[in-house]
Amino acid sequence: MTETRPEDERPTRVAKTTMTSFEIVEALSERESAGVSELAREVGLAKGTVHKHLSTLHRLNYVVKDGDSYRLGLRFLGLGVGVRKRLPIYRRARGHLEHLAEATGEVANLMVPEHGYGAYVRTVSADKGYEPPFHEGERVHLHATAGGKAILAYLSADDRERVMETRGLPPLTENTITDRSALGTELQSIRDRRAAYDREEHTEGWRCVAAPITDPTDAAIGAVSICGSTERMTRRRTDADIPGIIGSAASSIENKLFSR
Amino acid sequence: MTETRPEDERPTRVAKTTMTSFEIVEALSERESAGVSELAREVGLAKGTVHKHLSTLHRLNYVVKDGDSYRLGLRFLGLGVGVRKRLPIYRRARGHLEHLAEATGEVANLMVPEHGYGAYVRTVSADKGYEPPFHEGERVHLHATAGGKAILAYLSADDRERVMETRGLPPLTENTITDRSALGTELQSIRDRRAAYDREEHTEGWRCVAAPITDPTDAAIGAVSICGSTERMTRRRTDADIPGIIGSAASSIENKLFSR
DNA sequence: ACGTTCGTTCACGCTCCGTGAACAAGGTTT
DNA sequence: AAACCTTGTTCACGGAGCGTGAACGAACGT
Repeated sequence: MTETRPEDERPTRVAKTTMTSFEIVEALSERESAGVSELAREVGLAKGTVHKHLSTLHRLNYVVKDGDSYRLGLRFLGLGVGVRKRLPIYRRARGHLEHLAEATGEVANLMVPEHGYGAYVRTVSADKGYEPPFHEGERVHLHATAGGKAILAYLSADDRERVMETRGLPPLTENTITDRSALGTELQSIRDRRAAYDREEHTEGWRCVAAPITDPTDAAIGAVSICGSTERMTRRRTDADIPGIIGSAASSIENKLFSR
Repeated sequence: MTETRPEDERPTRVAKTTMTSFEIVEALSERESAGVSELAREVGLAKGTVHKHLSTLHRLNYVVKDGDSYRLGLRFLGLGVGVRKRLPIYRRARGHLEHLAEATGEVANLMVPEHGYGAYVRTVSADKGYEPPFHEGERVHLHATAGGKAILAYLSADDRERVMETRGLPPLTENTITDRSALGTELQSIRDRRAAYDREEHTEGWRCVAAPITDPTDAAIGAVSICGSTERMTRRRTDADIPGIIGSAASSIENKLFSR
């Protein structure tokens, strides 16, 4: 993968004001809405300062103001959807995800690596009323999901090393693989079958199967996965049926991206 | 509507650095990717300055760096989808939109007013391969779409006045209503039937029908709309069939939001 | 081999960010 | 009612840090 990573903790080659603005944005993103004082306590700045930042974000239309409380606005959705729309891998995978969700009756996802995490680009649920335990745009640790492990398995050795180093292997459930060498053998077996499994390693009661999407050098650029509740994801389906269809979807996406 | 608006052009109660950061973000959002020099020319700042902002955004993981070129990352999608997920009107309308798209075979949308524009919260297409001429999170002028006009018709008189004042009535096609008084009578007829029409006023070859979603005081909080190409949107459907089903969807959403 | 353009870095000067206090408005407690 | 919170907003001031312009090496195109 060609992505360049942020240098580790440089002193001050950054715009500090911008950092605090985004700190406030992120604090806001964790709640429905909030007032100036609450946010000031949260980020540890003077009320006046936070007020100035919020006014700025409001003026720019990134924040909505309801009387005395502030919340994030939908402009972020516009930015994010625009970003996705321009991603070649998304454009090529879109149709396949609809088909995969339909064919399996479960949830189909496209994930890409970004900044050492896995980012869900698109998730399609066969049952439109159901909401999976994650959402589009969310970032997850690569070692704890099927798609993430598929990506990790097909990264270069030092990219992989660096991800494990900087992001760590935190446990999310009691099944999460947190041991470096155990993960190493798991990744090898993923390469052997070109399929990755998540056996309740991210969320209890939740299982996934994934196939990597690679470039012509066999380096990961993403992954497609099918997820469902433990009861419905029987051995027969996860081991025989699903790997086949996601594998062919993955290679079809690769062809569209790289042929000609 | 309770939304408070940005005060008109105050001197300097804002964080200027944050404004330039977002200027850069917005310049980036208009292209697939870009380099430092190109962006510096675009926003009219020194290369060094732009580089510092990009480094900051990269460090915060909002921008991805591929070698020497920068592009927006998927974190914006995460923020945006999170914002939407918390919107009560979205949660209540979600199921209805799926149903409406299915029942009509066209595109169903939810729009809400924000900062004097209409923001598409969710769009569901019956034909999953088809992409409508707008995307989720996008903002449009209220006077030029069915959903927007439905919202405009059910705003308080001075909110409506202020929107027309600050956002104007720019022509988007040759059918766009750009005359204040013509728009006034159009809005009255919308109130008469509780349904709004877009007859290629936003995009040529594209027609919509919308119904307002109002609070108990009959003020607009959003709108549902059905859109399709001119050929398929026959008179019979737009005048008889569609208004009925979107009207009942709208009142069902209102009930879920406000009863008890 | 030259010229151009690129991204990145740095010292400096002046802008402007962050602070803390003060204010009015609205709520709650006494 | 009166005293006491807490809220959002404003402001003058001092010092941090933003923006500039120049300089650097690297990568291309000529």
